[in-house]
Order: sequence, then C-alpha cells, then structure tokens
Amino acid sequence: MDEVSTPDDGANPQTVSDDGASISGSGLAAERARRMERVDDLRSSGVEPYPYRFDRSDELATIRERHSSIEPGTETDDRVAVAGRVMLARDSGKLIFLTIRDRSDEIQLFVSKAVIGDDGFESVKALDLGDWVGVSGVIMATRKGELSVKVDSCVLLSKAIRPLPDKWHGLSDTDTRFRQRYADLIVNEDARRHFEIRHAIISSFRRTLADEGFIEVETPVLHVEAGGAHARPFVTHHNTLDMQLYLRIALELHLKRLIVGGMERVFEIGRIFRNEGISTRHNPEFTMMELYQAFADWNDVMDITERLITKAAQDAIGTTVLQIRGTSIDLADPWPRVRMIDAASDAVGSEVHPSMPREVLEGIARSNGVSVAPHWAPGKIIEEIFEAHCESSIVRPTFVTGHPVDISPLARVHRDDPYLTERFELFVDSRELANGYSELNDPREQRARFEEEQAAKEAGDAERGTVDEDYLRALEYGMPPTGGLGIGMDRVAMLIAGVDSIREVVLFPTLRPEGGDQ
RNA sequence: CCGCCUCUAGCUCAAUGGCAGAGCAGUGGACUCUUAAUCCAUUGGUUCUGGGUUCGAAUCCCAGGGGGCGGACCA
Repeated sequence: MDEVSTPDDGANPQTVSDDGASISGSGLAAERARRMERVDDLRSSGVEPYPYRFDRSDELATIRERHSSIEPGTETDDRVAVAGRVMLARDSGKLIFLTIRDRSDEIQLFVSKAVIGDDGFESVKALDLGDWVGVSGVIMATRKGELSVKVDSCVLLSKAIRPLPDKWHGLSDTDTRFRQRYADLIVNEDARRHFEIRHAIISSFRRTLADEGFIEVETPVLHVEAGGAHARPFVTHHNTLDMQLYLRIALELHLKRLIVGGMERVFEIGRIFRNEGISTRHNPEFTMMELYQAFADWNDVMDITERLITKAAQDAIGTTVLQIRGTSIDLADPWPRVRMIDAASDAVGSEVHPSMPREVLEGIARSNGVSVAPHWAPGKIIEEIFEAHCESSIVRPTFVTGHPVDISPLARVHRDDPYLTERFELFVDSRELANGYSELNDPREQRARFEEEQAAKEAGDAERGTVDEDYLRALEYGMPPTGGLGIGMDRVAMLIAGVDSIREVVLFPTLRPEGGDQ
C-alpha cells in the first residue's frame, strides 16, 4: 500500500527539510518520515536494516524454563542468541533495558554501554518500539531478579516504519483490531491466546480422529450445485468452462461419495461459504469439520461429538470445565438428549408432532407468537416453535434429537417413528454447534426426498435443494449404514475460548472494504 | 433491510453550545538495576464526510460513510 500512497502519506514535505538534517512535527506522517530516514541512514553507513536471516539459539520460553531458579544478581555462562520485537524500552543513561517478545515469551535485554561499546550502545538507543532485533549475550538476573540477556551484540532484523499502538492500552477499536489483525496480535495478549486456542482445538480434533481410524480428505470447494444444507450460496464463474459455479455450503455430499467408495471413515476440516447475514455468530466463510463413519448410526456419532469437544477443551485450555453465563459446566458430564418435539411441546403447553394436521400446528404456532410462512410443512413449523421458544434457554451442551423428516432431506427416518429422523443438533449457550444423523442410504428414498426439495424450491423457497443426480448414482452403488457429523469449528473455538463474537476466533473476519488510504 | 449506540492526535481517552485537551508514543535533555521506568522541556488536529441552525458547533439538526449491538434473514 505504501508504495502507491500519495506523496503526503508519510513523506510530508513539511516534515523533512531539504538538507534532510531535521524533522519537525509529529503525528503519523512525521513519525514514518523519521523512521524511514533512519533506514536510509543505516544503509548509507553500511548497515542493512532488513537483513536476510538470523541464527537463533533458543526461543524465549525455553530460556525462561532453563533458568527458572536463577538467583537475583547472578550471571550465568549460558550464552544465547535470541530474536524478537522490541515492545518496551527503559533508558537510564548508560544502561538501557528493552523488553523483546517472540512467539513464545518475552525477555528483558540488559544493555550496558560498558559491555556493548559506544557504537553498539548508540544503535540500541536508536531502536524504536516495534523494531525486530536479534541479540547475543549471556543469561543473567538483575538485582531485582528479572531474567535478562546481557547483550554484547545487537543487530536490527527489521525496521518498523509505523509506530505500535499504545503500549499499555493496546488496540481497543474493534474496527481497527479486525482490519489490522497484525496490529491486534502484536499488542493484545487475548487476541494471541484466542488463536492459540483455536489451533489447539483443531489439532486436537485431528489427533482424536486419527486415533479412531479416520482419514483426512479434501473435496471440491467449487460446486455445480450447492447441496448438503439449506443456505444461499455464493455464485462464481469459471472462464474456460464458461459455467456458473457455487462455493460449497457443506462438505456432506462429497464425503458420503467416499463412503460409497469404501473409505469407511473420512473427515474434512474445510472452509464453507454461506451468502447470508453477518452477526456475532455468523461469518460468511467459516470452518466446518464433517466426518462420516461406516457401520455407525446417530448414537455413535453423538458419542464421538462428546469425545471430540471434551478432549479439545482439555487440550486447548487444560480443563473440561467452562464458565457459561456465570455457571460452571463440566463438558465431561454426560450431555442431555432431548427430542425436538418434546422441547417444543413443553414450551407451548400442548403436544406437537409432525403427523398432526398442518392447520393445527399453524394455529399453535401463531397463538405462541410464531409467524408461519405459507409454504412451511408441519415439521418446519415445529422447528420454528423450537427455535423461538427453546433454543435461547439451552446453556449446557444438549443434543436436540429427532428432527422432522421434512426439514432433514439427507437424514434417515427414525426407526420408531416415520415422521421423525435419526438426527440431532448440539446446542451450547443458545448456539448450534453440531449437526449429525444416521445417513439416508436408500437411493430411491433419497431421490424422492430430493424431488420434494426441488418442488419446494420451485414453489419459491430459495434455500431448498435440488436433485443431485451424481450423488444418487453413487448411492445406487450402495452406501453402507453410516453415521455423519458436522461441527462448526469457529463456534467450538468461541465456546472454549469463552468469547461472544465469532470475529474473535476468525483471524480476518469479513468486513466492508476500507475507504481511504490508511 | 430496520432500530439503537458510536466515530476527537499514531494509540487510549477528556472537553455537551463559548480558546480542542491529557496520558502513552515521538522529539530535545538528565540518569549504570529499570520493568507501563522516572524527571524537565516540547512537537503533533480535515473533531469520519457534506450540508444546515447559531454571534459562535467536536457538541444541536439533516443527509451520507465506517463500526458495534439487537432484530430480520439464516442450520
């Protein structure tokens, strides 16, 4: 960006005099001009402000671990070379204390003019907050006991041209935090922690799944038809094929093709895209983990859901106990299972069931403040009652089970009730985290369900699906009984990190583009 | 798409109709055990943008823009 910036962005003529000797003023432009001049000065004195590499002996956390019992006022013979960003500086005449930080930790640099020499001391003095440095020296502890590197050489690894945000308050403007995530990560400990937790969760999932014999696969993002969920897709275009394509809204249909192919246990952790609203719980692109297990049913899948998430919490934050809305909840406790029709019935005070006449259900819905669209089938009305009256009161992890057939076109009919499916959704803290079912594998029934979807779509329900002929062809080869699961990884990360907005666990959330040059 | 809130120095925030300020960062100076170092001095503003009301607008009004929250939409 800076390369194409306007002349007054940074190098304001008022801030650099013709002889280059003095810089007046302050503000961002003057600050950048001053630092850029420092880069030029270094180059003209033969020092490269952006060198190619640095040999580091240790990460900072390793050093802190190695010297956890160092006595105040002692010097060791442990010689190290470390690198990091200058976060704080305390200059007291012929001593300078710098705090640098790398990925693992922070450490204090003890820079004595007597040790590093006059020239070295001047170059350390000329460092700015934000610069990257590599130093070598021995490990010591100050009189107050602060673990430090007694620096005898210091090289600039990268000059920062732009000043850091406030060293104490950090960045709090959410707009800036999300647009300039790099700055957020530099100055906000919480931001770094949230993404460490997210990584730990995903890595824990991969380990658990590998241990249970699942194979990780990758399936297409570009779809000819966006199937596997009810959602509006993003539309794109392929030039050579000259055809409209959709970004995937689910992983489901390709993964089940692999079960047909005999892979037995597969999973994918991948980005999916839904062209819908943005909120604290929704980002247009988000990460879904889906798995499919041959010979399993929905009960097996609920069990693995509990294992995955409980283990992830343990791995990411060291405990399975979460604070949700002020309540301690232990994920290791069994998760309650409640039928959707029972929850909805309790909420409205009278039995609801998808076998009931549509008009009766519509009446119950309306008298409970739930408006009903003309094209909704009975099961859809029940789901709406559930969402309006039950969803928000769920705090602890709860499996809501037995969704009506008409809202579950890919799930298998319940073995004891032809109006319901063997499907569940996991809710925690009012948010849907997961969805799974015994997979429908009868190709003729699947065709009939697809045709109902298509008919509903043609009748004006834009989110409904279409008939996926290739998927039906796959099913005709025979898919073993299969349990399937989808987990919203972003929402699991929110839960375990204890944050209320999905933007706290998505590095670069979708935002409107910025207007002017920053 | 609708409602409410918000936008002031690089960052964090004051100023509520009457001279646009502080802390941090920056600059100059002092200091060989500081750690949000301290002390002295000091630079820095399109108060988001455009209109309007007023003797006078950061402040009030209108329109627009960004963001947040809630709703709508939406597994």
